[in-house]
Amino acid sequence: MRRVTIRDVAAEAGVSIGTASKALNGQGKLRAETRERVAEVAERLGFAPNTLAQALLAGRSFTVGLITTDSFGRFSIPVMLGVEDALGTGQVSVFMCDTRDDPERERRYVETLAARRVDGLIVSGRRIEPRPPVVAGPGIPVVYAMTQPVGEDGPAVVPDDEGGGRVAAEHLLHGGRRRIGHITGPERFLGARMRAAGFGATLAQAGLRAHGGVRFGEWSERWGREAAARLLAEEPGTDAIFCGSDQIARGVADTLRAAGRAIPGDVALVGFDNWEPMALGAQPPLTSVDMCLEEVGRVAAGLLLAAIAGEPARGTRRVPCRLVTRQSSRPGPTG
Amino acid sequence: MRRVTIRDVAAEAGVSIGTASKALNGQGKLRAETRERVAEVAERLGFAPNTLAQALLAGRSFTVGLITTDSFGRFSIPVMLGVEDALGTGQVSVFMCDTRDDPERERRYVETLAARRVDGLIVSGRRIEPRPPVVAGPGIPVVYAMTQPVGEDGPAVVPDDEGGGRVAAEHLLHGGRRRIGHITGPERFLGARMRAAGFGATLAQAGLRAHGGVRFGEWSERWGREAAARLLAEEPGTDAIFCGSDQIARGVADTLRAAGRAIPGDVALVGFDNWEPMALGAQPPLTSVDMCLEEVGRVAAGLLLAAIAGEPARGTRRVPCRLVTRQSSRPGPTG
DNA sequence: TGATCCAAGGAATAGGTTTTCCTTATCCCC
DNA sequence: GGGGATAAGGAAAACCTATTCCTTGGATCA
Repeated sequence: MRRVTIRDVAAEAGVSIGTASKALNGQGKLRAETRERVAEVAERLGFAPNTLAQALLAGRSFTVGLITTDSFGRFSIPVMLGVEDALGTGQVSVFMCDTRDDPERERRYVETLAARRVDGLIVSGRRIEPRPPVVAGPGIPVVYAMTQPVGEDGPAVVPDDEGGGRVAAEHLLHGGRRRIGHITGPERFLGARMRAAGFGATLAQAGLRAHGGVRFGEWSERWGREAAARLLAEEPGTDAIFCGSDQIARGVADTLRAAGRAIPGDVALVGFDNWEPMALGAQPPLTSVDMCLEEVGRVAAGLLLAAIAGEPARGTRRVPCRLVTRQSSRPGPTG
Repeated sequence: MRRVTIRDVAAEAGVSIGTASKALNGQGKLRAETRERVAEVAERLGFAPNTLAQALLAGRSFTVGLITTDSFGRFSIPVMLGVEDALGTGQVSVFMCDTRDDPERERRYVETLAARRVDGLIVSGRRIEPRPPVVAGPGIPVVYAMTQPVGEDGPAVVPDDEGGGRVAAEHLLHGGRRRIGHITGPERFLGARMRAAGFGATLAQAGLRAHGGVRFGEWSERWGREAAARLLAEEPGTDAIFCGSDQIARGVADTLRAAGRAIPGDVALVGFDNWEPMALGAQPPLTSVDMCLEEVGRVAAGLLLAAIAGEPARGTRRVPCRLVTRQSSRPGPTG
């Protein structure tokens, strides 16, 4: 019933506790024969060192806390996987904490984590908007992923929304489109503004601008349907639409189909998020900008490990977006 | 820089370490004045007891491991939230472990968790199919959520798929539908079979059977579109379709609309999963069966806590499904 | 006045591991 | 043969807290 300790191993092997420890960790001066005997006994007894005791002694726990505000939603999950991926192999375990956007819950979590002597903290969010910084106490580094601290200079890792807007625009221009609209989420979202900015900048280089102007609204399919209907009415010549999310793109696609416009024949479509169930289920499957959120998580975890090792970082890093091409944007009318 | 320990508090308050501990924990015999003084010093110094040391002493760590095989996908996330919800308030922290369906990774995680002296383990999955049991070592209880151990009698918590099929059927019958089809995922999925069974049993009680037979296929929108087309061709009189997932239901809806059938006027639609982005984005929004996965997680966490407290459970518990009514199934032709 | 009792708080132990320092024995060389 | 170097391994401290047992001093009582 009781877990076997190094004391049991030592007794069974006929050595002292310290010697057993050295044998198992390759330290000190021991006869090869002794090392082997101890190792064999440990193996046979199924000994595994108590991490708690090690942590207490070493002054670090080889754990980190992962705090998310959005109930591990669609955006924080991939980030989390990236974090876990990057840390898991290094034998660092991750405490998950969902604050449900409640500052009080967050405070309690941070306290608990500090009491557990986590080596560091990753704070993740659903939006890249700056948020109040987390203070975990002296010596506990914090890295932000998919969000940024307000009033501090990082360290943070976010997707490059502006770049995402650029690649979408480049792709559509390259496909021969010239009258490209943009339907996206609420203007108060920093991400939406940055995507629109990157998109607009690239069009400007080609001497163009968003066809029909940038249309901010909601992140829903309904908004996609509605906005597309208006855009078609006002700018019937539109030959491509860059959408701020795959959900919006689906709504847009529905309206286009209902209006008898072929995708991509008449109008090419590019979404954002590359949310597979949405993008693949659409008719036709959606070209979409992937924010590489797992990579965001991995980079954040890397920064945290560096900080724990004594090399803290500052500033905000932007992870490039990747365009995933599918049928909704195959070369168009002139191509 | 160094975290303040109880030794610092004791010194500052002019008492011994033991006394400080008693003062802070309400133990032993101390003057009220002493307790207050210690408390005040602890507060001032920002003292929080080192959980690692407490755990080492108490023989339990107040942590549990949460193992998932499906990269925290759409099904394990809500389960996870429920678990975290039920445990978080009890000051139990959760280690997250994503095995990515790799038995070797899983083995390593279980070892690591055992070395960290977790008090228990929750194993979650993406399907309710039985899976090889996890052996965490002596004295570490395991509870399965959204999956079951093969060859052992739980303890496991899964959604009541059969009941889900029943409520869907009852709802449609109650709405006056009589020719109700069923389009669902692959037959090899236990969940799909159970939903179909519950659905069929309820229809049988009304002297009916699945209109056009149960159609197993895939979990995709494409399959929904394809199967609906065939069903309409073979059984034009179909007045309702129960779908094995919301994705399938969306595909079905697309085909129905393209065929000029009104939803719910001509054909009522019920989905499964109540996956909001899918269900709400559909035209019209989908009535859907919600598996209450958060509740599954909460129940599993409860069982684990009980097991840790010395009251192990056995068997498989089924958490009832809940029907969420939306426009796709408003009372139909005869109603 | 001496024996009891109680209040208040100190000392020590336990928990499991790692590391530093120390001891013992053997060997080599002068 | 004695001194020093070296090999091999033991003893003990350290990490931090909670608890058990013990001590001290004062008050009470006969």
